[in-house]
Amino acid sequence: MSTVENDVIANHEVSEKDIEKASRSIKAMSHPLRLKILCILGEKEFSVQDIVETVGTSQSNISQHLGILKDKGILVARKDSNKVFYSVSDRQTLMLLEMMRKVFCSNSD
Amino acid sequence: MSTVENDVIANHEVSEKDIEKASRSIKAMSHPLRLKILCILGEKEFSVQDIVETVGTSQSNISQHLGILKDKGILVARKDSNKVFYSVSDRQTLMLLEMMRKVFCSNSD
DNA sequence: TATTTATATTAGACATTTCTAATCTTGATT
DNA sequence: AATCAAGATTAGAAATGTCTAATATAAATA
Repeated sequence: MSTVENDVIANHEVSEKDIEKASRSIKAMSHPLRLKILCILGEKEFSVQDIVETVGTSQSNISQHLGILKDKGILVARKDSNKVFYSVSDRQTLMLLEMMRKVFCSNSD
Repeated sequence: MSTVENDVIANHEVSEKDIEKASRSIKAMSHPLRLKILCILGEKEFSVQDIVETVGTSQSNISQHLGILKDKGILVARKDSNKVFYSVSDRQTLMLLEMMRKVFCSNSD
């Protein structure tokens, strides 16, 4: 027994839930500083300090942006005594970032 | 003769200009209604009417969202007498949308 | 030419986002 | 214990985005 609502949609339509989730994640990625952070991280992990120095804004500001990216599941944090290291959460997100680079970067080889 | 500023950056760093452009485009895509529009369009073109009926909000609202997507180069418009048909501007953008679907849609086959 | 149909534009109220400055928390050092 | 260093949190002002309602434009039709 099944309803239309509960079924996995067979064709290429996208559920309202997926739209909402995707738009939250994509919005999180769309801020210039946050995009810059994601570009810097790539496959490596960096401490907040490293990111502050590379991106160039206040520690508070970076911390807030990192919080947004972490909250949306785009980044994960690993604490090591005093420091916190951030990295891209999973391979799929990394692939999406790579694709963005291909589409938007003029000098992408 | 060349300066560091003018050279194409050889490594994987991303220019400030590309960051700004990308973030504008990605932000444009990140609104739920606009993402929905992009999902509906896929590879086909649709009139404003079609989109209004499928998405389900006011004509004025859809028109404004379409304007934003067009302004950022994500959609192109083709006028045919009374009607205006919108479609995704290029193959690269289409590929990016496909990748977003892979990453964010639970039931993407 | 008056009306209808399809789309775009505008103004303004309301909501959200972003940044700065100040403060808090926690673990390491002295 | 006091201080320092690395990050997080908070409050609030300023900027930006979003929606609604009304109006404008332009092509088709009666």
